[in-house]
Amino acid sequence: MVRSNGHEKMELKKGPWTREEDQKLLAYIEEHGHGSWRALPAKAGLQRCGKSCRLRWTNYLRPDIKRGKFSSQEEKAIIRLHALLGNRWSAIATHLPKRTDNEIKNYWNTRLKKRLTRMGIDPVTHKPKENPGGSAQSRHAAVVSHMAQWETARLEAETRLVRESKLLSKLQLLHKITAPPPPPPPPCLDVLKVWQASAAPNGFFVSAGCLDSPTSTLNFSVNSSMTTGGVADAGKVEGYYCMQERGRFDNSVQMVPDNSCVFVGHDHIHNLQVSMDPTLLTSASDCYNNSTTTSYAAPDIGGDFEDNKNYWNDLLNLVSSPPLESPVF
DNA sequence: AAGGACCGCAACCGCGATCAG
DNA sequence: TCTGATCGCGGTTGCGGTCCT
Repeated sequence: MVRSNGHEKMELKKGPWTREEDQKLLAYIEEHGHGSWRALPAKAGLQRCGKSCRLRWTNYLRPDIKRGKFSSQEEKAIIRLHALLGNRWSAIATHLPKRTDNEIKNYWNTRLKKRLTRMGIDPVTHKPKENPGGSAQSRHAAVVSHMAQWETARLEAETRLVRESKLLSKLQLLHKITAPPPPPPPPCLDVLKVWQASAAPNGFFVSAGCLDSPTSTLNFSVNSSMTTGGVADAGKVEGYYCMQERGRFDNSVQMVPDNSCVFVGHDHIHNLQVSMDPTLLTSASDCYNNSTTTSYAAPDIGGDFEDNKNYWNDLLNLVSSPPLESPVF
């Protein structure tokens, strides 16, 4: 393994990229792909380190990047996703097509964070600063936390699947196996869509507009059929139905308490393991047992949920309003 | 008009995770 | 299994432009 010596480092250019450098990088990647970033600069005739080239490509030169002003839809999405995911910019970026994590991070740090602060909302916790705690807030925090758990699990699962599929491809190449067609991608629970569903006036799922995630593929077709019926079918993803129906957990679900105290069910349709944070369930009186399964009634968070909805509507209205039209600015 | 403060954005840095020999 | 290389992510910095005094 060869390390760069000090002399090589001194010759590497830093700072803003010139048009000529951009053209060299673009031309090389269009013809050869980026391959190894470390090897790319020499091959492309650039006096840059591979890391700098990668950054320039991913944050600026990539053809599928949308530049310019963020729409109010995008702003709302960023705020909601930040409430769910925190500073996980790459995860947030997967829900905003054609926007880079760096761009979203800059936009948050330079604008949205300041706006929330001026509105008296803590940009870290997304709660009003004047009135911390309280039942509505704590329940809201529990729901947000739970949804963040889902999103984390989903992202991890996606990463795992990508890794496994890569591994499988390699094995197939090695052994020259003719593989059966890959199974369809597992349904993913798009937390943004669920969140938007939770804010719908009737408590049911609504369209998320143009904010389809490139990586989250669940499944409006599935969800839209649920909404028309209004009552979720037994054996599906009760945790999400719970949120879709304003906390009305109509169906019993088999839940197996495991060591982490998260109850687990199974989505038979999508072959998904479903976990449920027990803190979102109501008291033991809402639960009943039979000989083989443990079933839980729906936690009724209706009133608090209204508070949450109003909070978010107010917040988002303020955020999307032009500064001059809003008394808070 | 000048210069200091502020803002927005591109780019860099450091670290952890993963890969590969 | 170990270790260095590579990659990706989040935090931070630096610079150019704009605003304010």
